[in-house]
Amino acid sequence: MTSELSKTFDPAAIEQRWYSHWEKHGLFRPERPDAAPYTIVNPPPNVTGSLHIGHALDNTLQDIVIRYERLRGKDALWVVGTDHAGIATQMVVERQMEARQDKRTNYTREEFIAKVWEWKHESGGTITTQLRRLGCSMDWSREQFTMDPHFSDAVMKVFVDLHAKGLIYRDKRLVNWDPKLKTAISDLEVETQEVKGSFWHFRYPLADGVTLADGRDYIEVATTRPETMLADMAVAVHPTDERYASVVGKDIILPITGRRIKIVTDEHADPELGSGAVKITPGHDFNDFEVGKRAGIAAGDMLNMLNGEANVCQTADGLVPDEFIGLHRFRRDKVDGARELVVARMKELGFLIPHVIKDKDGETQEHDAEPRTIQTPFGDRGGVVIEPWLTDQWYVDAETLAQAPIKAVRNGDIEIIPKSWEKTFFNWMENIQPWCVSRQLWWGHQIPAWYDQNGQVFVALTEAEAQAKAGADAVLTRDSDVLDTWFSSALWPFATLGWPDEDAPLYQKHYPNDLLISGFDILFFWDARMAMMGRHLTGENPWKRLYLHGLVRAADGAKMSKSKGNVVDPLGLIDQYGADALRFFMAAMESQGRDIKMDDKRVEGYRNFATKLWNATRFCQANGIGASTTLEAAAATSAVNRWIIGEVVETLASLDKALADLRFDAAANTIYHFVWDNFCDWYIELIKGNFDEETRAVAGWVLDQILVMLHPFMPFITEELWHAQGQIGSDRADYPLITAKWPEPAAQVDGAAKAEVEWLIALLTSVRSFRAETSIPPGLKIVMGLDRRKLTEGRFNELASLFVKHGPVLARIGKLEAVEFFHTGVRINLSDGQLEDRTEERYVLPGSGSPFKAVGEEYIVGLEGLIDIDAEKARLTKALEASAKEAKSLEGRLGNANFVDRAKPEAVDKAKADFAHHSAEVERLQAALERLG
RNA sequence: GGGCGCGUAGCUCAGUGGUAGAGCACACCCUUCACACGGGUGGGGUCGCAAGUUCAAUCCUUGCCGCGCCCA
Repeated sequence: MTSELSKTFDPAAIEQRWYSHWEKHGLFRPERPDAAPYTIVNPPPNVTGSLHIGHALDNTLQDIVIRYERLRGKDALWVVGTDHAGIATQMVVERQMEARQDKRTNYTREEFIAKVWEWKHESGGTITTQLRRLGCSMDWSREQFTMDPHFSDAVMKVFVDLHAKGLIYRDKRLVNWDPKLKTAISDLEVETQEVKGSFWHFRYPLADGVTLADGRDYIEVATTRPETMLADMAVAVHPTDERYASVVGKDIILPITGRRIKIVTDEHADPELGSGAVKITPGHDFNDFEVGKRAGIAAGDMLNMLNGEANVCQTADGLVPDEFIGLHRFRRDKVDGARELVVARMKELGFLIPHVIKDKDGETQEHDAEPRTIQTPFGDRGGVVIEPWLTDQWYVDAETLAQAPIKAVRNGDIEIIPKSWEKTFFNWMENIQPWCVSRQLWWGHQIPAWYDQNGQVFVALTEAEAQAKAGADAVLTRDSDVLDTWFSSALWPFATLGWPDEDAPLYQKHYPNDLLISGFDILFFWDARMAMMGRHLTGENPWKRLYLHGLVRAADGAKMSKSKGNVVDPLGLIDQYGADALRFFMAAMESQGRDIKMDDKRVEGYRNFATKLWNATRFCQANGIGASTTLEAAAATSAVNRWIIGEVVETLASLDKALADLRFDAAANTIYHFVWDNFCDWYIELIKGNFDEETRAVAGWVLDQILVMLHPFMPFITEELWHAQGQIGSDRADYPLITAKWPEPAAQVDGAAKAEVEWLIALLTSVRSFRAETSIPPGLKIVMGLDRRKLTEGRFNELASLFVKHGPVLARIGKLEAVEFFHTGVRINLSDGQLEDRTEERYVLPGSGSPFKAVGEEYIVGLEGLIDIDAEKARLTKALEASAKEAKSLEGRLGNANFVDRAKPEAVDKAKADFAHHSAEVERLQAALERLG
């Protein structure tokens, strides 16, 4: 027997149970040594993270793919783990310390790291339990962490090897410095925001009595960051700017510091902007850094006026007045900083050029500065203004590493889906900057570099090796910095599989990966770096396909963010509608290249879909329909059974196609419509009352195919139903759905059966439509007829046999009593399918019968007094108008010689046929209207 | 400024060079023995605007308008 299902579907009751079962029995990666591999690595979530809606999307898509491939018999491996997430994790622990009036620097580095590990073991990895609630079938038995010993070893080896090849080097450059977190951050972690600020205009006096052509003894410069003038090293003008030609190479005496600086020419100065002269602070501005280098200033000689907290410090030339030292770069916490003091001093010294405006009364007003919206860089974690800061950091030669991935995408070795992202990928990769990989943190992979007393660096896997390189006398100190988190996660596709041991069985079998699925937001952060590292270190592209999905947005289309308070918690949705419903929503909404707007109603709709399937299964069980025992379709003779088998074949084909193309929406919709429309609304309705052995076998088989095909999308309910169905005969206790076999119907679409059932469906739809539109009472049985004289002999015989064969179904669903062939004596009593031939009676059309069209034939329902004549007339008029309009348009087209001569012959034939059809309809409907009076 | 994408039914979205589709919402009918988280039947769109290519444009091209994202 099948096991009885509860009357209502309760997702929560089954999800936990099945997930534990799968995990406990190792079903996420069953032993399949001889099977072809299929491999996906999960973008490792931050160990500090918790499941947000974007993870829900990302992991649902991956799980669909991996479950699909597992069902198809592959050795499907979905690698999972967490990322140590340098800054994020260190911040979490530091914040906890702050709450206890404690701080990191109260501890040694070792003590602090021990505390982070402690935190990681206790509360890190919340997200991994949350992924389980979503139903994700990762290989948890090989869960990894980017700071696991084997992974750390790989990271160290990569650093040492790349350094040996010159692909990692130390350099003094400007970095994006976060003065709050006191570390360099990636330019990708910098968010530019518009901030209201000011634009000050200063006079910079020319030295040595030099004047401009117009007699002025100063150059005007403007800045939004006046404090940086304490470290100005030049003023630049455009080489073609005639106004300044005479003073190029001359000096300026900077106010406040009294520094003597040169006037240089540089393309960077835009003659159209302001005065055309710009102050140059190479140590604190990315553009100025480049100008400074072009002007011959070495990075090591560039003046720095700020310390790591962005407070003013003395510059190398000692010219910053004492009153500035220690001030913050600008006003903070209601205390004025260097910016305000510079402006005040410049004003006192008479070097400030006021901003003059006229107010609405026409009065002139003077302000210190011009108000202006300024594009300001903020650190996306610390939230403070980023300071371009001159430091020594480790860099990866990204430009060199980028070449192979660029080529791979160009020639199709890596396929980016959707293709539209290729351009973005190329644009970034082709303009890639040196990748700064050092971070001034304690938590992470400490850089394997040691310095001797003279500052000479030795890179080696161990201190002993470094010592050996440096010589026994050297006193070595290890570089205190750690590596950028993305440096290590770039190794994820292979270091998780045993690399650098190239003989590691997992690496041998599962690298390269087949597919990577990620949000487009980490294309540069992670995907591109994996491609660079993977290609360089393993010689292979890390994956064949890269699928990029969009963001999940709030219902109003806004980006979800904690600060806006519009985040949707996926776990809440799972509680409310079930994981299956949420997953199906994600799949159904995932069309390539588009963001997903959150829509609770739609999630609810897919919960309803799950319930529908649940109830359909209950119905099957109530009628003795259990599990199938064969992979191939059950043998069938009846048209309805042969039809539904054909529908399975077609559904399977579209589903396979959609999944091959990673069209998750198309895949979800395909199975959705098959289940609801074909199986529930038609097949089950058609077989009601006729549960012979064949039908039970076919229905059981079809339901099984549904469960398998739907399983990647809705793993929980399908597994539950699979087992509920399966306890007849075959023992499914040892044969769970998760590792079942993908459908192999070994059957064809039967065209004749398909045509027959489609006739039946179309007829029933027409009858129901007619009944509803003419307000025939729902329970009332009606008789309908058609004119024998309009039928060929063949069609008459065909219809007669169809009506006999499907009589009971037509009677039950269409509430039809009989069908009559007028001008013969043939009457078919539908309820029992009996054909009476009472030729002597010669049935005729009733006087006021009302016609409707179904599958080519016109049927008349003679029900005087039962039909709402006005409503019926309206219905016919509407149909008439539609056909008349269409006929007219087609007539016009066919009357156009251009169309007839030049269009494809099929198109012309179709137009002719359509025209004939609509013209006939017009006549038919006109006649019908006349008949109604 | 450069790049990408979007604009189709009230909402969320598919789609196609040859009479426009889905889900939800809406209207009406149905307490029919799987399911009201249901069944049935409907209404609703000059497919952003304009020009061009074409026998034919919602679909291709160009421009414009509006929205979004990324890069500078």
